[in-house]
Amino acid sequence: MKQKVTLKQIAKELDVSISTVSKALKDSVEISLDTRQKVKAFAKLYNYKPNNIALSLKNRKTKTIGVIIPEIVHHFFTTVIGGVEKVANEKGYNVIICSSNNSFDKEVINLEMLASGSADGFILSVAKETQLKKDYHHIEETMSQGMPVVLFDRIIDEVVCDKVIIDDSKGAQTATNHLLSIGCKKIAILTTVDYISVGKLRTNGYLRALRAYDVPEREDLILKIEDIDNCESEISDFLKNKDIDAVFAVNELFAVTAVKVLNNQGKKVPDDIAIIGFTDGILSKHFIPSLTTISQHGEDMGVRAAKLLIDKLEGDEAATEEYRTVIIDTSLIQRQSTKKTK
Amino acid sequence: MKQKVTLKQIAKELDVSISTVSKALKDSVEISLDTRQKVKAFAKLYNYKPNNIALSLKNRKTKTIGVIIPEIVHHFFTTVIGGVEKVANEKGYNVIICSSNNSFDKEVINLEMLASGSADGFILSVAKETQLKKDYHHIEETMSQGMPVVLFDRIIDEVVCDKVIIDDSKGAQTATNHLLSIGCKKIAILTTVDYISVGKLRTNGYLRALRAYDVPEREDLILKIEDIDNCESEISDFLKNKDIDAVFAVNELFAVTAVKVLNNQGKKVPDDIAIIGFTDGILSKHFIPSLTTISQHGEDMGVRAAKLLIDKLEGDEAATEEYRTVIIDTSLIQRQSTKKTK
DNA sequence: TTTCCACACGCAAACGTTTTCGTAAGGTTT
DNA sequence: AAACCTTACGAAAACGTTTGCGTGTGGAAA
Repeated sequence: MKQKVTLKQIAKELDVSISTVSKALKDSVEISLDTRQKVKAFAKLYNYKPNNIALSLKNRKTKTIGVIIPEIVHHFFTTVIGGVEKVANEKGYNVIICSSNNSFDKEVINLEMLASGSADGFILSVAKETQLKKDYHHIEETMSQGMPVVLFDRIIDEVVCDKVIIDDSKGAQTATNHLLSIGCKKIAILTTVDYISVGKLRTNGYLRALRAYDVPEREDLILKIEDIDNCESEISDFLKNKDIDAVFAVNELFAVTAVKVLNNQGKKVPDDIAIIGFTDGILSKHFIPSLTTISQHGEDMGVRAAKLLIDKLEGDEAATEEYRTVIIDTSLIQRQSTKKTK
Repeated sequence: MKQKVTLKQIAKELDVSISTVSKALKDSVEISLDTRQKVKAFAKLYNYKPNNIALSLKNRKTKTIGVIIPEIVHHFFTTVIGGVEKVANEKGYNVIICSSNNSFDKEVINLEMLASGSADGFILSVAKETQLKKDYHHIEETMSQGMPVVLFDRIIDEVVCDKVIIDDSKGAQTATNHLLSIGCKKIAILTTVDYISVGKLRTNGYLRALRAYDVPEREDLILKIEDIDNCESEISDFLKNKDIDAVFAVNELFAVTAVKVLNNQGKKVPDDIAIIGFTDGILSKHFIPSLTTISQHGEDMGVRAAKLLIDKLEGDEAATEEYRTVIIDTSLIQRQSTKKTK
């Protein structure tokens, strides 16, 4: 089991100095053609690869982007990562992904760990717990040490940095408008508790749309779900015998669960009740009926976030000082769950 | 924007040597209590964190595990990662995730990049292209340089290393047996082309099960799909007017597509035709009807793979020499798509 | 023959740590 | 007063690179 070969070893074998080897491999004119070829042949033979760690230490940059997301088993976040990777690879950056598992502590640990040498900058969507706790010291500390941070999706208003978001409120409004436009009047919403920033924004969009259409908002048509994993019974109770003609669900899970529950209660989607979701994931696409939804364009978000970050990292001083917020357009994807039937 | 503080800076400020600072922070008895406290206070104040890069260089280990998977937007792989992270974090390892996007070249690049200093060992599931190309030099090279590799799920028989797999063939047999046991006789299979190792194994399991039940195998009931993204028309043509009472799909997508196609053709699942899938992902769980399937226990796979790798990394010489293959049990998850109706 | 200039290469510092070893100062023994 | 031992700290090497600068050798010009 041969070890990784270093410049020093090559130098010793060839009886030249380390610097000669280094320069030869870089085709420096300082070194004779003869030596250059000899060194390069030897390096190829032994499969020499410069040690990134040493390079990072020397250059004081890692050419690595750290991505921290709340959940790794989550379609939307992985699409964002896809976008980040695309841009990063183009620009010669590596991507490290860590999951906070929605835990504040793990978010802090991961960030500090990556910040202490492993990455040059960060793209991050904050954990649920962090949003609840409103403790952002780790993020601000990271930034104050000169490492740029780009927040996406679940962002924090109080932290001043680059951000990539969708207009959740507008997206929700679009969704609700769509329901209204096909003739629905009694629209229920399945949403999250308010401390989840995107949930709250989507609720607001729903309310705005209603107001714009002069539809009275009714508290009894709003369900704020805390325990996402056990939402079925909650949704079932909520929907039972309710006089409604449409449901807006702020995520895929709520949407498919609603369909399931309604089926069990003898209602047909979309004939009896229209359903619209949020996030264009696998479920929405393949479900029967396929679900009309609001696409967040996750990959685009990743692309934009990565670009913002790399701009900062390689930035001339001009770009370094200002912070930008990119708003990605959402779009309505019409599918079967909101067929116009009235 | 203050920069990251180093030992050298602390030393200068406090007018002591670098080694004194280092020792003081480690509570070495060599240093007077007085100095120790002074140094620690100062370090806390300036939020000193040792630079991981420097540590990695010095210790010649990174305490990082590299994970390379074919697709990041894929439920099964992300569950495996979940398992890896669990173990890794317990043992003080960081996890770096890279996606090969099923491209051989990107797999090579990622592996070489991580191998040149960023990770101590690897957990990897090979890209489709790699399986097709049968070029494993990058993996063997990595291992020959002393970095352990654990292969999982999409493994390579020819490469000698630790492996974590499920018994795909047995799982498929279980699935097929289940269909047979509820009275199905004419069972079609939707599978992949043979160069995908797991696809081939599952096809074999299906055939074995048929033979064990003395059911004649029929070529016209086997569909090997190459282009996964456009499988719907292919499946539709294949299933049209076919006299069958069950379908075994080797992945979730094929399974839900089959249900969809059958619905369109006026057949009901499970009443007219039973369907069983493979992989217990979001789709299977939430689909209507919910899909009976074979669970691969992805998280377990990740856990086992991580343990194998860490054993090798921290191993006494004994463990270092032998290679183990862990086979994770699959289990049948019965849901609505194979309700016993006959 | 002396002076000069390419040429081809080596030295050493630097990145931030840890750790082994050396050593000055001061106190305690004889 | 000489010898010795603690105590408390510093110097330096090492990990693997890159790079500016110094330098020895040889040949060409004067």
